[in-house]
Amino acid sequence: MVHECKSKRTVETALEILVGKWKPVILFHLIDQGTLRFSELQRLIPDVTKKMLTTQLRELEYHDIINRKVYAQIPPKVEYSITEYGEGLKPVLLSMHEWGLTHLDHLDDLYGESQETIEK
Amino acid sequence: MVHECKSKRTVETALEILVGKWKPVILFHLIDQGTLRFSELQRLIPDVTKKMLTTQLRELEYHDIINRKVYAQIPPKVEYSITEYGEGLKPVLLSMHEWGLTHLDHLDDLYGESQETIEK
DNA sequence: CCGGATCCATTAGGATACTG
DNA sequence: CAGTATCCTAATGGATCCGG
Repeated sequence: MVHECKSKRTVETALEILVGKWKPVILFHLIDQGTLRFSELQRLIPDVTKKMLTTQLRELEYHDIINRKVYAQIPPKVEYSITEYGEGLKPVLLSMHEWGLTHLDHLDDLYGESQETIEK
Repeated sequence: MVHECKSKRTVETALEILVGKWKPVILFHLIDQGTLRFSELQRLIPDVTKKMLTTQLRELEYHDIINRKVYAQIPPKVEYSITEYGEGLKPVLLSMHEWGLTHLDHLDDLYGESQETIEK
C-alpha cells in the first residue's frame, strides 16, 4: 500500500529528474567513469549537441545530482561528477535497467524482431 | 558496470513507458485497487480530462502494461487493470517512490520549506 | 459512460553561428 | 574548451464539442 498523502508526488519528482533525452546516458557515463570533462561527455555521446548537453547538465546540477567543477584556466576545463546525493539514484537507475532488459525481450515477443526500437 | 552494448537503451525504454503526465498516478491507483473503471479513475484523478486519461491509458495498453476490458452493454463499462507483465514495473515504481521520499526532504534542505512542489 | 475529433498553447529538442 | 544566443520544429498536453 503505497498511496495517499504526498506519496504519488514522489514518483513524479523522480521522473522529473530523470526525464530528458540525454540524462540517463549522461548519468550512466558519470556513474561509470566517476568524473568526466565536458568534451569527454561529448565524445562519449556523439549525437548530442553542445547546447543540449549543456542544458541537460545544468538541469541535473540544479537538482543537485551532479557536480560542476570549473577550473579557471585557459583553455577552460570543466569536470562533471555525481554528487553524493545523486548516488542515491543508482538503485532507481538499476531497477529501470533491469526492467528494461526484460522489456526489450518482451518487445520481441509482442512485435517480432523486425523493429529497431520502440519509438514511433 | 552496467554499460556498453544495448544497456543504455534499457533505461530509456523504461522511461518511455512511465513518462506521461498521468501515467504514474494511473499505475499507482491500478496497483493499489486492482481493477478500476474509467469513471473511477476519473474520480480518483480529478484534474485529468477524459481525453488525456484515454490517451495515457491507451499508451499503457499499447505497451502491454495494463489490460482494457470492455463490457458490451449499455451504458458502456470499461475496466482497467495491470497486466501480469506490468506487474514487473512495481520494483521500478517502488524504488522511484523510495527515492522520491528522501528527495522531497532534500528539497526542503536545498530551498527551504517555502515551495509547494518542484515544478517550474 | 466512454470515448473520438479538432484545434490551440506550451514545452522540449535541435541547427547553426558566435564568444571568452 | 566550453559554452551562449537565436531561431526553428516537433512533440506533448489541454479545451471544447461531437457521438454511439
